[in-house]
Amino acid sequence: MAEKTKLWYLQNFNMFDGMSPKMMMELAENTSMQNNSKKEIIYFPEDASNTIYFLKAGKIKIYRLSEDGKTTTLQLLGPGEIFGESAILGQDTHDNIAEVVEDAIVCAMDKRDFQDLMEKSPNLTMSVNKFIGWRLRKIQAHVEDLVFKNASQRITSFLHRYVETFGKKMVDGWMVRPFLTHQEIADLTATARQTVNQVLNELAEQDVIKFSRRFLQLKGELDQLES
Amino acid sequence: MAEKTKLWYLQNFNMFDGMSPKMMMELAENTSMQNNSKKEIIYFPEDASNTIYFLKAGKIKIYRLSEDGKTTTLQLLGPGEIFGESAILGQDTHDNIAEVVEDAIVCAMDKRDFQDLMEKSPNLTMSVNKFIGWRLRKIQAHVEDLVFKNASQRITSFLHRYVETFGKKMVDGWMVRPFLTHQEIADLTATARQTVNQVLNELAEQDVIKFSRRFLQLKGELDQLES
DNA sequence: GTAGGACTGTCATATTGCTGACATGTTGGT
DNA sequence: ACCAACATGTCAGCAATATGACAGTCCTAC
Repeated sequence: MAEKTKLWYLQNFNMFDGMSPKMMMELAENTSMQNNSKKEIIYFPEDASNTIYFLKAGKIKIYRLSEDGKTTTLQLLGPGEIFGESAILGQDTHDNIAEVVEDAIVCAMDKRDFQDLMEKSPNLTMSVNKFIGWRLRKIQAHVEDLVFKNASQRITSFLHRYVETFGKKMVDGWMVRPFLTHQEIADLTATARQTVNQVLNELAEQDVIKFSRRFLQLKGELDQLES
Repeated sequence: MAEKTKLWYLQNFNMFDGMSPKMMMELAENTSMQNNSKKEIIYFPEDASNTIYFLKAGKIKIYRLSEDGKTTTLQLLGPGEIFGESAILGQDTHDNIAEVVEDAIVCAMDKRDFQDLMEKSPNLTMSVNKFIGWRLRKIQAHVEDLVFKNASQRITSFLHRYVETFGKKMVDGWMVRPFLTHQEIADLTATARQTVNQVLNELAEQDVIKFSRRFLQLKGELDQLES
């Protein structure tokens, strides 16, 4: 792929705000681009973490399996997000599974190259710190939700975040497409598939949302999904 | 306090391994030392996070309160741990409460000073990254526990970690002192006080542990507390 | 050394939400 | 256009664990 195109892609990442054009070129040179389609696994636990990934398009989920086959999804990532960060946090293997949820374009970079870049640019280092801080905050909030909220509150507040992150504002509410399967939502909220189904249908009955496999529509303001 | 003494204290932190003596002196100069006794609060949510803390002695818990007065403890920290790290992760307020569990000696450092130091020492920056990565891993494991394990497994595996972190190996097992209250364990494991009581007594009946308010004794190997 | 507060022990009861089972609906590949 | 695989909808029953109540015990600050 032409360096110019890569450059253009990379400019979508906040993390690289304020970096010199020269640095950006260097970044682009060291980046390889890949397309991954739905259900592809990008890494497994125990895989060597030599690479850091930038998600340009699509959605990726970061999740774990229990010994008896249950699943819990730690994060659902969209365009502009970074993953595989354990590579630059001093771990040599991954702990989680990274799987493509919606066909994705991913930029991959060797961790050494990225670390070299960080040494040259304190700016970048600070951005990385901020990014990690933000991750840490998000996962702490996740813990808080798990402990303090009940199943339907967790589902509702997940929908809130989902719409906020991935939705488009319309004249009379919000629209997200495509939607997720009930099982995917269950894995994200530590609930059972059947519970998700029930809560979703209740919300539809109360005329707060409308949904199908293809879309989720929120009628009115985001704070209707407050819990 | 004499700079020498501070220096000596600071050398207990892994994070500063490999730093030049000159750098260490600079670190010591910018650090202030404080004693905090049980139940003192070091910071609240919304407090400005201008300071990063190094825990030299004692125990600190990092926790959150829900609106209806429930508590969940995110971390229990002992000597050698860092807290208030949101200061250097680009946040200007804290999200959690930091409270002294056992009388503590804390080194405090202005975040600017620490950031200056980081800019001068790529070594330190890497250590910080590692430390944050480790935090991230610990909290992900916490989420996994919450989702996959039941109450008594969570309590048992907490005891495992507690003994491992804070205990002393004896001829025929492990000893930790002092112990925690049942409520504190409940807050750490997202369970009810009564459940902790029950599990603890069951383990004592099975002769795996022995405990009182003053100590926890594990009879035999750590993996007896596997779940 | 005592009183008040904090912590522990034990029970009975309530409830949330998971499990399994099964029918119905939807989709995409050949 | 069909069929297999996947996803949704619904329900009854059950298990885990929280809650509330209260008695007994220990601790510590006067």
